[in-house]
Amino acid sequence: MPDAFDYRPAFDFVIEARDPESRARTGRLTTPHGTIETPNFIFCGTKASVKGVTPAQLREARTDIILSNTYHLMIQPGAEIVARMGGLHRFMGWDGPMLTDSGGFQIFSMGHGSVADEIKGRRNAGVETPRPPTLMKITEEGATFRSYLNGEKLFLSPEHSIDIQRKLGADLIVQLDECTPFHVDRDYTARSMAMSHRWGDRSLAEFRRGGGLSANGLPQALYGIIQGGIYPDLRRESAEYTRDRDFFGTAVGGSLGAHKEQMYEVVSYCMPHVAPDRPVHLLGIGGIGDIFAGVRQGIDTFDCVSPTRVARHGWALVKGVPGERVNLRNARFREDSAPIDETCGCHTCRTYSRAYLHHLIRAQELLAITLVSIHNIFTMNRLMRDVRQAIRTGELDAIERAWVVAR
RNA sequence: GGAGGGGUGGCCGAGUGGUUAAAGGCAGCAGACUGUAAAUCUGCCCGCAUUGCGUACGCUGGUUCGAAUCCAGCCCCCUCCA
Repeated sequence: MPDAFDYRPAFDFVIEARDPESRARTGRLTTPHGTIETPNFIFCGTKASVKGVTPAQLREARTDIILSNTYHLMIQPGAEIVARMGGLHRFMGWDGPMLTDSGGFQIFSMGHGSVADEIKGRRNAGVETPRPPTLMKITEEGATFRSYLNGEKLFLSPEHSIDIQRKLGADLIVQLDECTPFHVDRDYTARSMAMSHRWGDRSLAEFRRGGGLSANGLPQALYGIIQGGIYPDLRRESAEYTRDRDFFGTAVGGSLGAHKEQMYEVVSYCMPHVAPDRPVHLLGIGGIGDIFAGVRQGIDTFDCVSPTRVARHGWALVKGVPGERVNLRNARFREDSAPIDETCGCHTCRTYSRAYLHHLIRAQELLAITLVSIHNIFTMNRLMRDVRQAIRTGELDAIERAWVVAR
């Protein structure tokens, strides 16, 4: 065992308040590009862009931190180009904290179909956009797959993922893992988890080899990932694995189960065993109700494509509404002069009516995507502020009731 | 006035004797989406009702076991020539 890696002073995580009723906590996560308060939400800018909105609009919507993706950027435009253009922050014009995902999820989604299929237990429900799997094989060494862009054969190993993430230069980076679907058997899940752990060790070794620095010399911090499927003992073993290594943070990964209740359970298998003083990220989860459930379990950061994706599909996140959101495409908004949410305060709600947004969506105007995305982003950020405040004042229950109502 | 082409479900548009309540697209009505191969995808879309029934391919008749499809007359529309 090498000496413990010291992420400070560039990185730090300080817990500030705890909810006496749950594992919920507030904290401050410091990176070279700024400090964010936690719990917080990380918006997905997969291909170096949060679809439809500029960094200035992100900031105006009170965004603290965003994420980009190793897999997509290695294919286009390529990590070397991003590095030569000064790293992701400069390249895309975002100067705040940033995370890159490792590409592990894509290994999974390319091999097994969409996450939606997984979460809903649909597996190969033929009707669902049947895409030929582009994952060719997973070995101890890494994953071989075909580029979604031009079909060329590509290879991603833990070392390669770290190397790419050093070139991209995000503050927070993530080890490569294999994200196992929930329906595979226990034996496969256990062997996969063990391999992900070895991949974690290799990621750490590669990270250390690079001195914990990005290609342009800024410190980075590495997250390990908890796998183990739906099995309590495996989740515990995996959580303890991450706890016992020099990761800066812990990410809860994997396909988290067949339904929300199972997802919450799976998270609960992990949380008692994670390093208690490190930030914990829940990968890919971001429903409003899910945020409350996760926070109560001790999750510090979340990321999810949902707020921006559903915005592009015409849905606005709304506080205290059944189902958490409304479909602005619905005919009932045709002549509705009210804003999406009178209590919101975002640029979209201060300026535009539901009727106008409804029209933009129907007319397929690009502005619809931008304006609804701005609203959903602002709403998530507002939610996270409310959650942090509620933890500090012990009012999590009341705040949850204000945000989440029965369908 | 002459020659030719055409009238199909809200719109566009396939279909030229039965498997056609009638392809497909658009519009419309809803839904799904959770480490983004997603400005994507799915369902419904004549009426009524539990397999079903009733109406329906310009109109009116006719041929046929059976017609959106064949025949006759009529009414519209388009193109070209006068």
